[in-house]
This record gives sequence, C-alpha cells and structure tokens, in this order.
Amino acid sequence: MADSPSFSKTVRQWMDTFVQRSMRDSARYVKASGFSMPQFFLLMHLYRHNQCGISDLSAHMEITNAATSQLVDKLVQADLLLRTEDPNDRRARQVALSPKGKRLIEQGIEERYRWVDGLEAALTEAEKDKVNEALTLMVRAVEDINEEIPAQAIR
Amino acid sequence: MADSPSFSKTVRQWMDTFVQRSMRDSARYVKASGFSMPQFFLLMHLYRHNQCGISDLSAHMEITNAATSQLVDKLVQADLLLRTEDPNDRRARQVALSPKGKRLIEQGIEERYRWVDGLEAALTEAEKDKVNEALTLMVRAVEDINEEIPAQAIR
DNA sequence: GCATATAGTTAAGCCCGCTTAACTAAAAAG
DNA sequence: CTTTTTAGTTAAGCGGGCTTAACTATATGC
Repeated sequence: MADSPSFSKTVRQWMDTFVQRSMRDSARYVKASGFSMPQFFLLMHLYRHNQCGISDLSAHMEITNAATSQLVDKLVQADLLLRTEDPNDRRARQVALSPKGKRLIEQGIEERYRWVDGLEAALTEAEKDKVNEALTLMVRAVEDINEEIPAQAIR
Repeated sequence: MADSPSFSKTVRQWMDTFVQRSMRDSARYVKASGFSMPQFFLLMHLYRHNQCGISDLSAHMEITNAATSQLVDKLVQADLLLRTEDPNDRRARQVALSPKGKRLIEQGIEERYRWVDGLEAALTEAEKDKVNEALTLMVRAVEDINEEIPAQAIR
C-alpha cells in the first residue's frame, strides 16, 4: 500500500475509462441485437465454457433452475442455443451455442474490440511493446490470483 | 495491422479477462444492493456528470423521457437522487446524486477495485512500474482518440 | 425393488422497465 | 398577447425476468 501509491491509482483510472466504455458498448450491442442483458450474459458464458448443464448456468447466473430453463428455452427457439440430452445422465441437458449464436457473439466481441484497436494508432512502436508486455503481466497476475482461491470463488 | 499482430491479441485477451470480471462484479453488486441495471447505469452516469436534466439522461440511456422520469422518480423516493427545479428554466429539472446515492456508488466502485488491488501482490516492483507506465500510455491514447472525434461520438 | 435425491420443466403471479399517448407548465417566436 | 415549441409527468398496457410450487423423469442408496 505504501509501496507504490500511483500503481493503484493508475489501474483505477484505466479501469474507469475502460470498463465504462466497454459496458456501454456491450449494452448497445445487446440492445441493437434485440436480446436482453441476462440472455447476453448467458450467451457469453457459453462462449467461454462451450458446454454446460442447466444447473451450471444457474449457478453462474445466480438464478434458479426454473429461470434458466425459461431463458434457455427462448434462446433455443431463437436458434441461438442447442439443447441436447446428456448421454451419461438422461436427466441432464447439455446446452451450447448454435453456429448462429456463436456468430452473433463473436460479432459483438469484434465490435467491442474495434475501438481498442484504434488505440494502436495513437501509440508508437516502442509504446505498444511496453503495453504489450505490461498487459501480459496483468493477465498472468489475474490467473495467479484465481488459482490462489480454491473453492471460495464459487460461493 | 501487419505491424504488431500480438499487440492487438494481447489487448483483447486482457479485455476479455478484465471486462468479464468487472461486469460480473458490477452485476453482483447491483443485485446485492437491490437495484436494477438501468438504475445502476443512471447512477453511474450521474456519478460522472454530477448534474443532469431528464433529457440528458434520456439521451445517454437511450430511452424516452417518460421512462427516465419514472426511473428517476423511484430513485428519488429511495433517497438516492435529488431532483430540483432548474432556476434558469423552470420547466427543467436538475438531477444529482444524493449523499446516500453517492456513498452507495462509491462503495460499489471500491468493491470493484478491490480485486484489482490484489493484482499488486502478484507483481514485483519492476513489473508494477511497467504496468503503471503502460496503463498511463493507454489512458492517454484513449483521450487522444476521443478528442479526434468532435461531435460524432454523441450520436 | 422401493425410497430418496437430483436435473430439469411448466405454470401462476409479481415487479419492473419501456413505449405510446394525453397532459401540464413554462419558454420562445410571431 | 397568442401560438408554438420544449421539458417533464402521468397512466395504460405490453413483454420480460424472476420466484415459488407442483410436476416428470432419471439416477442413486439401501
């Protein structure tokens, strides 16, 4: 804390700028695409974990299975998700993005990235190298932290 | 584009990790605090622009004045916002965070920051310096870009 | 095989955000 | 002073997400 006071400040400033922007962009894309925030979060989660049961999704979304089931159902009807029976447990379902759903999410991510790519133009080669290195460090640090917390993170 | 392929990739990876996490945390905080995403966005906007008319808020939220009026009304009743008459134009209202609202938002931001501060522990002094420098560059780059676009950004 | 637990679905009901439409009040235009 | 425009509010109605409760179907424990 006393060590590097400006580190925290810089990170926070960066976060302010950045998170606000990317949340606004996400919200816009979601709205324009015609689905809701919960639907979007669900799709994003499936984009990262490409196969999930209903209960997994409920846990992640922090809603009941009933709610998830209804949410998934609408997305299946919209052809954004595929819902199949788990061969190992016929009670369970396996939910995954459909090709259409995947395309839609990727497109949204692409759009969100676009302005970040614009940053490239505002930086010199040397600066880009520095940023590159620093962000790699940060990503690694996040991974380290996540590993430190064994089961508490689920709660 | 051909110049530094890994720059873009790194930034994107960072963004993925980071935005996801901070959106999830925000969503959680919002839920725990008992208000909705639209309410949260509205409060956040007022945190940055500490005095707004209804129409300004509508424009930012991309909803009708009617919707904004209702949203604001609930937040006023919850003592999170103050709504006063504009002395220069008695038709207009000036909406601002109440002390309670401000406290609530700051607390939420604080919570979002907390895990980022944890990153500090996972980095050496030298690494922190690098990150510090790089993020400062990025923030500056964002500012540069924003200035390049005169009025189009509003649209 | 029977009881119990688990995975998911369905339906009823609630709250909320949003829109449209009708309205009030004040400012600006003529 | 009258007309028109602007800022905001109110009410009705729709659709969506969420919860609880009741239910089906499969798996597990004894």
